[in-house]
Amino acid sequence: MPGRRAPEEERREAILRAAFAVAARERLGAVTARAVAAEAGVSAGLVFFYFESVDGLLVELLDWLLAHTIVAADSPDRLSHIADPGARMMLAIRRDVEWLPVQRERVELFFDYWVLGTRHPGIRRKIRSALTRYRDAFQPLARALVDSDPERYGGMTAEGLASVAAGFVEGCALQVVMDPAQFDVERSMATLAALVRAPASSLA
Amino acid sequence: MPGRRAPEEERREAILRAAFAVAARERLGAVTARAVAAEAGVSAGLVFFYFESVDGLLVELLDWLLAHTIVAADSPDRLSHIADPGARMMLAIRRDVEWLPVQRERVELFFDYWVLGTRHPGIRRKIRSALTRYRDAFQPLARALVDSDPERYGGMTAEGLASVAAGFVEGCALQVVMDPAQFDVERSMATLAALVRAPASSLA
DNA sequence: GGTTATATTGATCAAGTGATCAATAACCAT
DNA sequence: ATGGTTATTGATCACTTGATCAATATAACC
Repeated sequence: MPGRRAPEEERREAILRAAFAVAARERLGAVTARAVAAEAGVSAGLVFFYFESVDGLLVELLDWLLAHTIVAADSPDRLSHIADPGARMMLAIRRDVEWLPVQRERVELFFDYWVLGTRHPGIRRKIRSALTRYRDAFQPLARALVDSDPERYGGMTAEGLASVAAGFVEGCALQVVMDPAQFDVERSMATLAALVRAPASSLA
Repeated sequence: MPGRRAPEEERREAILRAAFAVAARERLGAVTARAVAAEAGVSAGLVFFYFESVDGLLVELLDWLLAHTIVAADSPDRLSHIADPGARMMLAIRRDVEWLPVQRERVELFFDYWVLGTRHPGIRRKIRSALTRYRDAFQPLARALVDSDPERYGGMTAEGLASVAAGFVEGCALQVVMDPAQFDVERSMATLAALVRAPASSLA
């Protein structure tokens, strides 16, 4: 019994939301045209009417995911009230790490997309640039820290520090995905703090 | 034209090698019964004769991968000529990090398995224990370091330090996989060295 | 050389996939 | 109303996948 019901672009959004619902519940592999259609309460054909292909749907879902999830050391204003550059950096990292367990589903999806990127150059490109953006978001903080006492942080570049900071958060993301029950924000942060507390001479 | 040619277990290994070849070239998603069979130059049915299912093949491939790849602070004898515990630790880390770009294909595969493990309990278990083993491999070095000057490393446990070391290497692994072109061993190591050189107060 | 055991094949099945498309119902303008 | 436009359907095709299995070629044994 065909017929139109919501002629506007509500349908696009509805289908996209359905795709996310399916993905969040059963992961990317379960996002098939039929599954999304069923979730949205429409026929399978309609998915191809609004999105040229399933690939197209997945790409748009990734865009949505990147826009609404990986916030990355956002709103630096929220950190400006902290004077010490080192503490600022730590807090920025902590904030992102705290998000991970909350957004576990989305983090999982993100890794799914990375795997999917193997066969889909467009997706690979999007993910890489998202990660690059994430890493670069730490650079101002890193530079402030390095500049605050060049003698002390000799040999460390802002790029390198930002890279390690991003790597730390990403490592936590992996743990969250793999073993959510055992992941502990406080322990991870304490471990990070312990790393930077080790004296120089002994590890040079 | 059926018939036996290599009645021993050569065939098992040949098929496993073929599976690895396919996986290394086109990643885990491309490891289908037919693709592996074609790579090995046998029929598809034979894959199921030696391995009950594709899942079984994948699990054995993971075993092979773990046994032949993640060497993890191996051969401590190679480090014994270095007296200072801190330098030993750093060299162990450096050695593993240097391996990452070289073995990029395998590291990628490992992360593919990681993602797959999210849905596959058996694989998840194997990966977890492999990572635990990896972390524990750093413990002797960490303990030696802590014991060398208890006053200095007050509050830091060998477990915590080993965890930090493993986490750092894993973070580098992630970068290698996600954005190989931008990863730089020297920069990462320099940053690590500088980090442990930073005084506690500034990053607490 | 005949017999038996087994490794190997290739055809085949069922399930699931992305994608296409004619048919059709709902809406809008006239 | 009436016709035209468009969103929507569901059947359908081609293809890939994991898996099964009877048939069979080869080797080993006596």
